[in-house]
Parts: sequence; structure tokens; C-alpha cells
Amino acid sequence: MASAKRDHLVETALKLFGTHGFHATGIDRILAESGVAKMTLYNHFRSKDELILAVLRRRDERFRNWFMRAVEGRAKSPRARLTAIFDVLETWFSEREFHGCLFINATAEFCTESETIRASCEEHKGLMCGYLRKLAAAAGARDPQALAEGINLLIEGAIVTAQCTGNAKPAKQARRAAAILIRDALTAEKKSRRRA
Amino acid sequence: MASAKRDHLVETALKLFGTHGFHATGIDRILAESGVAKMTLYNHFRSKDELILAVLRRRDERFRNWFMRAVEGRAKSPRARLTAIFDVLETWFSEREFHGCLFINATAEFCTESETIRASCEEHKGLMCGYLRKLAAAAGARDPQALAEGINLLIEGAIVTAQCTGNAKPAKQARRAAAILIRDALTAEKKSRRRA
DNA sequence: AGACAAATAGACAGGTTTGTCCATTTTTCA
DNA sequence: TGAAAAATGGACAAACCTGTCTATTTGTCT
Repeated sequence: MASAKRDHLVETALKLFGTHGFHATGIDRILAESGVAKMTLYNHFRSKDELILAVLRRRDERFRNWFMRAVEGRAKSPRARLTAIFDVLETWFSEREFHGCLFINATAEFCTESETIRASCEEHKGLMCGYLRKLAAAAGARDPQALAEGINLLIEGAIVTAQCTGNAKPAKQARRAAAILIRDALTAEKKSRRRA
Repeated sequence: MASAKRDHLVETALKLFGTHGFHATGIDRILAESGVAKMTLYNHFRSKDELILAVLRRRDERFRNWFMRAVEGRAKSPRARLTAIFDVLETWFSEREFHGCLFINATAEFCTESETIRASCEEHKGLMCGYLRKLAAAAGARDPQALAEGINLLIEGAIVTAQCTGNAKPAKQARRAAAILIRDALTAEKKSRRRA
């Protein structure tokens, strides 16, 4: 199965939702842009919300894949990969078609209204954070969970700040801050930790 | 001037936009909830977009005021205030009516469509970051700008993560990471800096 | 009290939205 | 080739959207 029409719909919707937002993108526009009949859409998806969920699923799968490959292609050691993350972010922010994180945007539009969409966003963020934890552990961090959480917050902050200001500088800011967190997490002396 | 009706409209719209989003909140709902006639709204505001801008202006003014007062009420020294920021965030995230940052949400919905709304969000974020820089400088940070940027990213990241997951834990995560950045920024030894 | 401004209800226009239905054509696959 | 499945176009419903207009009432200030 996995019809080509269905695929094309998800792909078109992904682009339009990303560029213009979810509420601002009507079904009709997706149909016009993809050249698919309305009944085909409602044959594959019960509703617009279900199409949105399919779009989020695809985005999650694709983005995580792209992100991890990019990070791992840039550096070999786990520690170097932790900082390479922010180089990858910088190239992402610099894309002409950068419109922030689709999941953050979906959360902004649907957090109160749709519990399933919110859950989908939470799941994506959880998977991303899991990857960071894995890297942090492999790098030998004292507390991999804490380091992953810190880096995760810097990533999220950089994304929204880059989207809001329209430039890629936040990636550099985040890298600088992350470097401090990483150095701290990989430092052996445990005494100084207690004092803080 | 500054009609009471106008005030009430902005206040009601602020609540509804925050809870349900901008596109999802129709003019009619704002009118019904506030008990104001439609012509009164269009007498005070040229369009819905202009109402949105007025709402953002009010939110900026009110939030920054609340935030700074809360921070300064919790701690006296600049350094203590830098960490108190995250206690304030935690109480914010724990509010029953927490729906993320209105400016981040507005950016998600209007970044491509309305340049003026985007600019309003950028301005708010810039003012917040300016406050952080002031605190960082007063605390004697080696590079106040860098510390402010790092803390700012942690704040933004904590906000979106708290919104997405629906709990206040990200405030604690951010505080922990911020403590490391702050300690690093206030450490006197300049040699170790060069090596990083 | 008299005059002027502000606010009102409600109808209305002109679009938009999501989603349904059906008769017909195209595609697929055995 | 022939039958079943998938896709089509277009009409349609019912609700929603922003914004306009008017005739009337309310409020304010002198």
C-alpha cells in the first residue's frame, strides 16, 4: 500500500504547514498545490487533524534522521559530536526555507485544543533528548541526563530565537554555552561539584 | 482617553489569544466574552491584526514588569538574581493558566505572514535579553553579553519545553545549567578560558 | 437641559473553512 | 482482458471568518 497520492499529500502539507502554519493553511490550498482531489484526501485521512498528525510523524522521522546523520558525519568522538550539534543547527537556521521547529509551532497552535497533537510533539522532543543522553553518556559525562537536558534547552532556545530574529546567530551563542556545560560535565573533580 | 471599552477588549483578547491561539480565536468570540459591540472594536482598531499588536504591546509591558519585580523581590545581589530568574520561571510554569510565551506563539503563527507582528516579538525578546545583560554586568561577569545570551537561550528553551510537556521541570533543568554558566562567567582565572 | 461623542444591536456582505456525496474516469493487478 | 480499487471533479452543506453599515440608545460635559 502506502499510496503515492497519500504520500504526495503529506509532503505538500508538510511544506505548507511549515511555511504558513496549520490554521492558516486550508485543505483547499493543499489540494490545489498537490493536484489531488478532495475525496482522495478524505479517503486517506479522517480529518485535517489526522493529516496534521501524519505530517508530524513524517517530520519527526525525517528530521531526526537528517539531524543524527549530519551530526555523526561531522565528528567522530561523542564529545566532538556534542558540539557539532550546534554547527548542524547553524546550517539548518541558515536555510532559506527555515521556519522554526514544526513541533514547537504545532504546540503553539494546538496545545490547548488537541491533546493528541501535543503528545506527538512531546514524543518528538523526548526522542531528541534521548539521543542527546546517549551522546552524553558515550562522552563520559558525570551526569548524562543533566547534560542532555541542558543541551536540549539550549537547542530549543536557539531554534525559537533564530526563528524570531530571523538569523542564525543563536546557534553560535548556544554552542558557546554548550561548550561550558560539556567541559563542566566532563571534568573529573567531583569535590567542586558539591560546593555548587 | 484610553477608553475603558478598549481596555476591556485588549484584556479579553489577551486571555483568549493566550489560551486558544490567534487564528483559532475569532473576533466574535472576543466580542461575546467581553460584552462589547463589534463596531466599538472596529472603532478602536483598524483590524484584527491591529488588535493583536495592541495585545502584544500590553503583554510585553505587563510581563516584563511582573518578571523583573518577581526576580528582584526574591534576591538582592545581582548574582543571586540571575539564578532567582529560574525560580520565577518555575512559578510561572506552574500556573494553571500557563500557555507558553505569547510572543513565541505569535511568531509560530505569523512569522511568515506579518512582518510587524514578528518585529513586535523580536522587540520583546530583545528587551528581555537587555535586562539579563544588565544583571550579568552588575554581577561582574567576564563577558556579560555572552552570559546573558546563554541564560536567555535557557529561558526560551525552558518555556517551550514546559509548554510542550505540560510540567514545570524544565525550570529546574534550566537553573542547573544556568548555575554552571554563571559560575564559569564569574570565575577569575582567565587562562583556562583561552584553552576552551 | 441641550449638544456632542461613544457605544449599542443586529443585519448584512463576501469570503473562507471543513467535510460529504455522487457519478464518472483512471489505474492496478490477476 | 476484465474486475476491483483508487482517484476524479464538482456541486453542495453548514458553519465560520473579518469587516461594514445603519438606526438607536447611552453617556458625558458644559
